[in-house]
Amino acid sequence: MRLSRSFLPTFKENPAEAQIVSHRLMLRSGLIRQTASGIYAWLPAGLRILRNISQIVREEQDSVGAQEVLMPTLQSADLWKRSGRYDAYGPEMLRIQDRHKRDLLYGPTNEEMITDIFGQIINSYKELPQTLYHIQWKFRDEVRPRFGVMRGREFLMKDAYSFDLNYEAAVASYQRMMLAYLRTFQRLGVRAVPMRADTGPIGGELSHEFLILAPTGESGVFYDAALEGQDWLDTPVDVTDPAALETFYKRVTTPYAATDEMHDTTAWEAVPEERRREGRGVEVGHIFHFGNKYTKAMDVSVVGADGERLYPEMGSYGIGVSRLVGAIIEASHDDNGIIWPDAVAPFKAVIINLKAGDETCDAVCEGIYNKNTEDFLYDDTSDRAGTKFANADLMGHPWQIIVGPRSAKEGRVELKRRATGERHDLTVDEALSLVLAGA
RNA sequence: CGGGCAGUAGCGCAGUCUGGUAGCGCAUCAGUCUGGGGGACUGGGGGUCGUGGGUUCGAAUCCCGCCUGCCCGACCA
Repeated sequence: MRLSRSFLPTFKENPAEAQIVSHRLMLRSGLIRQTASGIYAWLPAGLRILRNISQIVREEQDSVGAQEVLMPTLQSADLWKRSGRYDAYGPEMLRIQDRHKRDLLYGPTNEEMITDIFGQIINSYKELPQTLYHIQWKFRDEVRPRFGVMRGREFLMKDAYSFDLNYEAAVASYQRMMLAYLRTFQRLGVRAVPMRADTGPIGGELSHEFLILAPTGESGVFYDAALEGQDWLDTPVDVTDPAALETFYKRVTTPYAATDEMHDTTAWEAVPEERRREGRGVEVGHIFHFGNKYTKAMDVSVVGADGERLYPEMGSYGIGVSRLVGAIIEASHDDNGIIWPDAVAPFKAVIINLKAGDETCDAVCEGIYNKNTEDFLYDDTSDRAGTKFANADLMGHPWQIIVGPRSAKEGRVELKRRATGERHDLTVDEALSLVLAGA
């Protein structure tokens, strides 16, 4: 993308409406525009980030056997009356009527709908297990939206739903999803720690929240440093083998980790002092086993081996995709702007032409740009160097390929890594191979 | 939903108390000089002052209603 032709409005000053750093940076770097309280339009660069995150989420869901569907945003109230949640949900649910005065709602979640669809299609125990997911916009009419996309009313979420024949199989589904989540967050370039969460009225132990560590997080977190630095992408787990899953699960859940809500002082003090980590975190994922609550309420069953009716055991698994954009920024920025992890950055690199109009600079820049017009942002504007640097830092591109008139004559460029500030004087080819290699 | 604050140019703000031709900085447009960390100078364009009503010779300014947004709290992925 050529910056001179882009729809990428950046600002030097902070909009007054934004208080927290991620909200400010998202507005200033031209990712979003607010259109109503808690509702945002995503501009081109913001949309790229959303897509990058979605794609990683998708790949990791697929890799543990979940299948993608796409359910609608609008749902019939009848569905929710069947589960009893239409009355129970309260004013956070946005209720709508169509022209025939039929009650509809903008979905805040999809347990009812997926259970209904599942029930229409699956009849036999032989067809289990099934895990389905979709990435779709949701709406919760929060009393007080704030913090930009971190606490919006409309938000993009991945939600998955597992259906199993019995509790043991449901546990395996839950554990598979935990692995997928650890891999997803690792690929996104952030540390998200799973923490035991409150299971509410259903009880049981199978509920975990995933929190990204960031000083501005809404929850206090306590965890054992043993959870740091584990490479889940490099940890092979046979997701079809319950024993292997159980071993993996023990490894993740044995070290202490809890939010302030679930904090257990006694257990905490059993953690060796040098391994105790305290901080704040933003919840970006939640996995939950809830048994046959919905299959029973909605009378969705399958036929078992002996011809009896069985109510499948369900779990649901959410990742706040749009919230992650804000959360990643909270965890990864400095005074100059955003520092995008490579995997989510809207552009792999920005090419900074320090003297647009200079024959050599233009030629070198064009040469680089043409190698990858899709993933490079080319700053071909006639702004001054300082403006371009400030803008590049603000937008947080992982790499800056700086092309100045002196070095361009020798076919050399300067390559700056946003995260570290390191700069290297390299040939065009050397710079390109570093940038295109990824990190 | 309780408490507080604010709507004036794309963004940040002054002007409102004490009514009298709507301003500043950034951005933008034209030009000159500049040219490696948001540069300088000259000239220009851009505003139903959130909205409806009222008071007044005259309202951004005073009065009343409404809408929208922000902050703190309770709530929440």
